[in-house]
Amino acid sequence: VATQEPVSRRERPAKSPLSREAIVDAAMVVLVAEGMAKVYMRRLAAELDTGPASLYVYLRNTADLNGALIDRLLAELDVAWDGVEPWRDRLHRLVDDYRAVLMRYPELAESAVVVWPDGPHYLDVVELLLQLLAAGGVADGTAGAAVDLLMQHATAQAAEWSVRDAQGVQSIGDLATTLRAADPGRHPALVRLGPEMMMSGEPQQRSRWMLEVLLRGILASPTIDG
Amino acid sequence: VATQEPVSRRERPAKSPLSREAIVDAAMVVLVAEGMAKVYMRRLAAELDTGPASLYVYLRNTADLNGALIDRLLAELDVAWDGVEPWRDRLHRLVDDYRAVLMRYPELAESAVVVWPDGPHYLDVVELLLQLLAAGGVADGTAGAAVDLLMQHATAQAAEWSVRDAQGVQSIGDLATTLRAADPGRHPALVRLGPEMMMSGEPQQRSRWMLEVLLRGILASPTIDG
DNA sequence: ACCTGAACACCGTTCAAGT
DNA sequence: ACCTGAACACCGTTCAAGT
Repeated sequence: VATQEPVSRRERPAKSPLSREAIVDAAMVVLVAEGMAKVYMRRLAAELDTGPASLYVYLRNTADLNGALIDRLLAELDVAWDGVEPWRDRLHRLVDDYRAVLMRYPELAESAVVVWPDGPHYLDVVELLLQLLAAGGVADGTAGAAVDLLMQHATAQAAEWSVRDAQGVQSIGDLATTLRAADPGRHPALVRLGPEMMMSGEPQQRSRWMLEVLLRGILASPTIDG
Repeated sequence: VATQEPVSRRERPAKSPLSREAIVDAAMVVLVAEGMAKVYMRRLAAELDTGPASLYVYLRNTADLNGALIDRLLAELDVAWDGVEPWRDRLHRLVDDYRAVLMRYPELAESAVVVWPDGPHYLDVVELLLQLLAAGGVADGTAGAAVDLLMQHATAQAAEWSVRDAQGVQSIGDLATTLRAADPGRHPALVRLGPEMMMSGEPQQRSRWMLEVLLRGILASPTIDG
């Protein structure tokens, strides 16, 4: 942080050349400092000391930017496997890590639900997933759909977290209220189980259970074409 | 359609009183006729011959509107069960129906990924799901998480469809290209399986397989607290 | 008390014009 | 050839003022 530059120069640094990398860098800084709500074209342009039109030389559109941002985020994941750690444990850890990263920015996770991110770090995750599933005995013809299912699940879980402290969207508390107010005539099973049952377990426990459900199902199900 | 009103009166019908129902009705008409992209506050206000501020008397915000719209859409689902049809078949049909409805408006499905819709028709779906799972022998303590998992899966699948013909977002074709261009050194499993394997099976077959994976996993997994 | 015009505070994207 | 100012075509939401 300490430099010999005069303050006036540090406050408005010399304009660096534009590039896809530079834009995503700037987006990343804004994301970390102010959250996803502040990451938008006009803001990034201002940050980079240019007009919004300039960004479109390097980005197709906002979805393109989001995709690049997701991949940048996934770069911090550990995608190594020593082959000693049991495949099932490693898979749990990978999915947990992936979900944890996206949960930091649930609005970003939302865009990952819709598109198949195709950045190199996303492919790293898919690659390791394929290796782990193969180690678990999952057939080649099934592995693709299994990866789809696992990633979709993890991504959707992360996206769901944007409800938290997102103002205006109904909160978890409202859900309990809804369940408690349910009509026993129309929704008997719902009323019988009640809010406690419907939302039972710690979130972590619940997540672990869900992933285990997916894994058992994948291992137990016949080949997709069978 | 045939009325005795003069044309000039039919073209700009008498202003009916505003209400939550009336707003959602108007939104539904626009949704069906022009798609989700045209369903926004200012447009609905214009449609109802008033200013946008008036809508906020009956709607908290856009998320609230989307939630109401989803529930309106789910109203057309068949949520009856004769008790004769095997629970597993009925469950497949319910989830397929739910997904099919949301797939007609994937942008709407996107908002359902983030919020827990709490409308009566959504609760109908959850209710039937609970009954079917109970019939399948799923323990009470597990049923809540199982419903979560099933609905999240179906919703996310529907949301994913917004990639289709959404301009600017990378298409399925690009994904195949990405896979084909993958580096065999960094992503050997990905390259070995190739685009054919990664995207094998007809979409319907794939969806059926995924749901079956979920079901088998749910039935085979121990209680969530166990 | 209920409703709303008008304003506030923004957006993404394009294209003609500049260097 | 590459870049961008300025404009186009919109948004959601609020609040003070009206009836």
